[in-house]
Amino acid sequence: MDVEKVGRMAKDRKIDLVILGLLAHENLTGYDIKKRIDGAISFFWKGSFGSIYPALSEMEKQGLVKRKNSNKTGGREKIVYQISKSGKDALKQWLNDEQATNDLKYETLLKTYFGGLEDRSITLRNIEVFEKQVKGNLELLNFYKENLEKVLEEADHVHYYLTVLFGIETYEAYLRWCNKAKKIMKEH
Amino acid sequence: MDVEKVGRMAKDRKIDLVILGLLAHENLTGYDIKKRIDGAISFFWKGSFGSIYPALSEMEKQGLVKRKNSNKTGGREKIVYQISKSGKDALKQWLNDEQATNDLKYETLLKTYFGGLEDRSITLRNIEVFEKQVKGNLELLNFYKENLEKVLEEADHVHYYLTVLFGIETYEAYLRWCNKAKKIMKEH
DNA sequence: ACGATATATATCAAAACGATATATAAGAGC
DNA sequence: GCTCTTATATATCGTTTTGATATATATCGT
Repeated sequence: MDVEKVGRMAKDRKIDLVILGLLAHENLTGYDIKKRIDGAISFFWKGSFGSIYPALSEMEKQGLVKRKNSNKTGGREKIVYQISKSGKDALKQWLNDEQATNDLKYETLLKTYFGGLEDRSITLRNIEVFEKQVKGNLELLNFYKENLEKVLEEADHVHYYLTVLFGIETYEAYLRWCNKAKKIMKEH
Repeated sequence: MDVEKVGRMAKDRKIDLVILGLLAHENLTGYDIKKRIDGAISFFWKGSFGSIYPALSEMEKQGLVKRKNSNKTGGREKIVYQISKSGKDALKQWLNDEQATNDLKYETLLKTYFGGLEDRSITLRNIEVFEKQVKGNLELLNFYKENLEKVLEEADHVHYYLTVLFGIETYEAYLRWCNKAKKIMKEH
């Protein structure tokens, strides 16, 4: 007999969490959301109109957000969105989920940014999970580094070596941040 | 009169450069390419089969790569690709182009990785361009940081503060790398 | 001989990117 | 007052990428 096929879940849209996180603090238009993302968040997350507006209208259908007001009379229309109860629930569920894609887009950072919605222990735990991942990657990079140092004289290898150094330098910075962040979270 | 509309260039596929860069060193199958990307490159670049195979067949049409051999008799077919003269030219042109998208995917790192094809001065210059970008971002982040320190007691602001600290920590690491990399490139 | 894993190509829906179109409001400069 | 530029704001479109799955063969351990 076959294993039950689940297919793809309808929650692969990462932009949803960004939008919900921002709306959890204040009511915003799609344009506002874009501005917020282009601000402090842009160092670890991106988002374009082409993903924001479709996400908003679909989340509206799903009941995760609702229109606060739609000023259509006089002047350019302006749709202000507000997060709903179920939207806040979805956001909290994501925050509490230990899994995070820390490949290039740092989901942990996003969770930290929106961490104010949950207990500090949640942010703390998310940082610790991230820290473990980073330590694993750092080990691997150091292994690469040692191997490359043996053949550094050969053509091209200096270039590979430099990129590995980049990885080590940044992952070490991540670990330093983990320590700082944990300390700040504990002290407050 | 209107400014001439150019439309979108047919070279938005970043994966092409990754593939060409890898093929510049050795002939590879699509599967091999995926393995290479998942290796040392994965710390700053990603790629999936869904982008690699279509890119390969389109680049073949464009004459940037060609089939070395296509073993179809006996066993699973295996298509080994080889870079062409025009493919190498395209790669070199990209390496020499100062512009680089260093948002989340680090094009400068990719250029450093494949830098062996051109003079060391090219890699050096690309690093310097990157360094300038990083310095600009770091300034901005420090501005954010100072502003946040004034309101750190308010709700949520510790969480925003932590993400800014992350940015600063990593960008400082990038600058450290720039110095190391420049030194290594100059010394050799 | 069997089962698991590695090799290898290919495709698909969903998501994201990046650019452009459209429209209004606000200011700046003349 | 008029025009030009910039900021606000929504929306869409083609292209690219992701992530998952389908398919098939080879290899290796037990």
